[in-house]
Amino acid sequence: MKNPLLEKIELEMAVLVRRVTSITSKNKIGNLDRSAYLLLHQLSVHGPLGVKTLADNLQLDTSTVSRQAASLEKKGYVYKVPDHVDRRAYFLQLTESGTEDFNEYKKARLDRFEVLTVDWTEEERKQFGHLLKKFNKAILEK
Amino acid sequence: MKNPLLEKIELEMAVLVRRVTSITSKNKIGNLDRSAYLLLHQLSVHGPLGVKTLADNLQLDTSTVSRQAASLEKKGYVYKVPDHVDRRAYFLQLTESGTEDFNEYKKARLDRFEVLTVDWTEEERKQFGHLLKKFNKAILEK
DNA sequence: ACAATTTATTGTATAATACAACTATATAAT
DNA sequence: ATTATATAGTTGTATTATACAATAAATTGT
Repeated sequence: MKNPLLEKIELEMAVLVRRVTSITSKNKIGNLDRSAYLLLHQLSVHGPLGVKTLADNLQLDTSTVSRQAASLEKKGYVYKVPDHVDRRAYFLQLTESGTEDFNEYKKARLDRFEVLTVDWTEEERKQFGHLLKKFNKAILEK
Repeated sequence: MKNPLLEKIELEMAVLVRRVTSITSKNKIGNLDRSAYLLLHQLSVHGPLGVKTLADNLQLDTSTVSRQAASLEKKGYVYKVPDHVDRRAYFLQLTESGTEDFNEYKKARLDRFEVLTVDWTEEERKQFGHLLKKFNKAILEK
């Protein structure tokens, strides 16, 4: 083992992704699945965005996001607002029911995280959030 | 925001899973994709295991693991060792070439993690590994 | 004005997954 | 001991998330 700290991160990351994927792919609260949730998350955090920007942020193909968006539109969770500056594009805007169901799903996730970290110190929670963010930033930049 | 620390973990976790999934689904080193890697990881860590145990550990359906195992067997990465105690079952044993390609893939992953955390302190790496492990344990138990 | 680029959609293919039905074996109950 | 129930693994079928390629419409650069 050349670098045990890295080995540990690598192993636990592999496990984490498997487990979290497994949880969230089963968890369909209301009409929302994980990928729909992530898309709505983006809109919720950044406000109305186009397919292209979403695809970049989520690191998905535009075609994938386009379909996800169509699906969410059909469910009445988002609607398209034309971009008057660029008439090819539009923005996806959360509807009220989209916001509602998104919040419900988010609440369920938060409750879950609450349970998972119930015996953690505040300092540990803080560190974990901090390091996750730092790691995510690194992935995007490097 | 009721608990900003939890909100942060929740958000960053969502982002993390999306990004890591995106990286690892593109990364096909040799003949290994992410799920095959995770299966071999199990064998590498715990030694020969049956389909059922693997499915439990990976939180997948046995049918899914059965197909993954068949695919790995076809590639010559694992072979089946009959379980003489329970004649329905067998163990999946890593072959030499399986071990080799697994190590190569792992090396590539480690290099990636190395780059991602190059500007981290050793203490941060240590904490990150520690907290990931703790979180994974919680998922399994709670 | 024309060529090159960009946003979004749609057609098509693939891969990972779950669920259900099945076979063969093992364990429990009577 | 016989019978019923449970378990390990496989295979058929369906779904879902995804990517890539081709296309239409609009924009930008020269």
